[in-house]
Amino acid sequence: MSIQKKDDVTYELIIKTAKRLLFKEGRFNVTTQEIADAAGINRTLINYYFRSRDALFELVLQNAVEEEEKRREMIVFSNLPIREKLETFIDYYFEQAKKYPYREVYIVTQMNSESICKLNNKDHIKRLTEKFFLELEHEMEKGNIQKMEPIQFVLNFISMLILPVCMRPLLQNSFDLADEGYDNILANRKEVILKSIFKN
Amino acid sequence: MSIQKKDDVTYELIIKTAKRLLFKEGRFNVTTQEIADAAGINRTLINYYFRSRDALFELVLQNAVEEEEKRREMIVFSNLPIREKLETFIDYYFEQAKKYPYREVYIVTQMNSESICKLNNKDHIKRLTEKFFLELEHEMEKGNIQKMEPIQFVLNFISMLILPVCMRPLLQNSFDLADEGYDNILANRKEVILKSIFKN
DNA sequence: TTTGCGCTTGACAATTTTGTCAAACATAAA
DNA sequence: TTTATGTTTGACAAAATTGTCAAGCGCAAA
Repeated sequence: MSIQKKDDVTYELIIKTAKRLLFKEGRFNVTTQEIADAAGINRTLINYYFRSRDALFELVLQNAVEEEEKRREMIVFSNLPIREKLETFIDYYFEQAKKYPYREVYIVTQMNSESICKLNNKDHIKRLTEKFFLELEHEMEKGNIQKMEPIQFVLNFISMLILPVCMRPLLQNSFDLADEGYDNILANRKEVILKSIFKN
Repeated sequence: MSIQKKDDVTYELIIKTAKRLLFKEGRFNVTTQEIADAAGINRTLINYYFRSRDALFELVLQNAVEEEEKRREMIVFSNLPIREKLETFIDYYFEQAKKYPYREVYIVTQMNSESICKLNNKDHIKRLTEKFFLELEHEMEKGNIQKMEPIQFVLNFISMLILPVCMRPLLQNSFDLADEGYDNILANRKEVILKSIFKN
């Protein structure tokens, strides 16, 4: 968008509000009117700044995907040893998850949209994963991690990290836990995950 | 609904189609027209059999929640040893996930709806989880499972089982995998999970 | 102050989605 | 063949959501 020149506070406010309703409150079929009300602005401004509802949502989605990629790269390119890499990744995830717990879920629900598949630079991904997988295999050789296909290890790790957050309503309800109780459980996840993954 | 008397094939077809679009294809904001088209019926029939869109969706949602509860109870009430219990649960999950991979995700996105919170018989849940948690602690004492809070063990287990399925689009895209490749990975999940959870 | 430019607003139109209803249809019983 | 009951349909109405537009507003520069 090249419309805004001096005052883009409204522009940012709309995006921020849309993200909040989508990624934090999980209201995936929120209307433009609801976004406008939550932002305390006139609904027409959404069309003024973003042309259409779809354009706004597309922007927010792309932004979310880029954040995911950024996180993914971070874990590989840092020169920390494996354990510290994973710890950093966990901290980073929980930090973002506190703000936007449903970001990944929303991305999944929008994955059919073709516009989302263009991003992944395949060569880049290949290099990323291969580098990280080698590090994992090396760590398995050393006996610090149980031997398995690296991709399976990553799936285990990502799963244990993300699912208790993104399915919190279902899980909290299933075990009949109060907010505080579930918060405490989440606060212990980092340690639990690390202990589950590393043998020593 | 007490409307249908002789012919409830249409009634069931509508539910089946709605479930397919919601839980299998993940189109969470599908319209009644789209459901009708997919089912090859007139849209008005949805109102005829279910009164309103909301009523249909509510029915499908309740049904999904009940299936979840059924699965949860199954794992506790069977008199199998822990390992076999978990194995049975894994098999059962994958069997249903092949049909409806997004069922849990949809439930999560609808958790704000008050109607969903009425179901959980709290005493029942308490008894279920306490019984199962005791079994887990016993298994930890025997050294077959790493010691941790039982709830954390369950979270680990559920996470490793569900997330690779319900976030398949995101993960498959992230690692740039073809359908067949990801299918193979999923096929190995059972063994991977069991090896990750049990020490021997 | 006046002018210009971007921002904001309310009213309106267009579109999409949902709900209603009377009539047509199918089929089995009388 | 009628009759009755339940099913299906298309047309219409209602509601909700989105998009457009001209006019008004705020504020800085001339």
